[in-house]
Amino acid sequence: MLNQKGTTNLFEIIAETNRRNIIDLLRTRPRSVGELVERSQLSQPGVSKHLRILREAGLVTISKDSQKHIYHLRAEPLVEIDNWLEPYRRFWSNKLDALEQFLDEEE
Amino acid sequence: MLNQKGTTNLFEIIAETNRRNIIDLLRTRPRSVGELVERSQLSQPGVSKHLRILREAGLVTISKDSQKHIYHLRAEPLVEIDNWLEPYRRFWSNKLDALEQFLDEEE
DNA sequence: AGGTTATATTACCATACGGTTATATAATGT
DNA sequence: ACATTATATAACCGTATGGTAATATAACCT
Repeated sequence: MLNQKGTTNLFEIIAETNRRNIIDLLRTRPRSVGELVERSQLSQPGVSKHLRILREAGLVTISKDSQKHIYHLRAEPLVEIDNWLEPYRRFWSNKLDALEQFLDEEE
Repeated sequence: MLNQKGTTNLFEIIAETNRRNIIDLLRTRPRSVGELVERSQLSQPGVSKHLRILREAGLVTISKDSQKHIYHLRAEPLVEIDNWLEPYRRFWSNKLDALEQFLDEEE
């Protein structure tokens, strides 16, 4: 999770299946920890552990409804993944016309 | 690397920094193992180990130039990452007009 | 206050991962 | 055939990861 410099790597964070599941669940709507536990294969501490990692990565935020902690998706950091992917899209995209391909290859 | 079903998870494969480096290096052009070793912080066996993983994931192919093994990028599998990312783009993209946003939210 | 509900943290464990050194394999050249 | 070059595999190791059970913390309710 942490590299030598002590910085988190977003790629590793989304590499974990259960974490992607949580992210996907929160895309529908904000949910309490309990809801996430119900919809996962994990124990409550297991879910809480992943939520902590997601929180520290800035991928979720918390609001509170009495005892319940409601987790909200904050997808913005994922733009980092999107940016990395950018130069690879032309390898599979068939939507690019010849001119666009040409311009891409000029860089 | 392998989940319960014995299938590889592409997200985990690209989570590793050295592997992303290799992929990025191969985007420029096909390269021999030796070239990749020069341009990485890894030993030759270290590079070969990652190349095996990339090969088994279908992200690289090999051609041979006498003793040299030339690795070529095959980016197509990355479309899986791109697809996962798809529904999250609207969270940071400011290119979407109001109608498009509305349609997205209808689903 | 005492009990219940909801979540977070701690302590622990088994396993997987990434790295290295040493060795095997294979093609080239003399 | 033998040495050299290039790469792959094997064996091994320390550490990080993800999971759980047990416990702590906190808010609610009567």
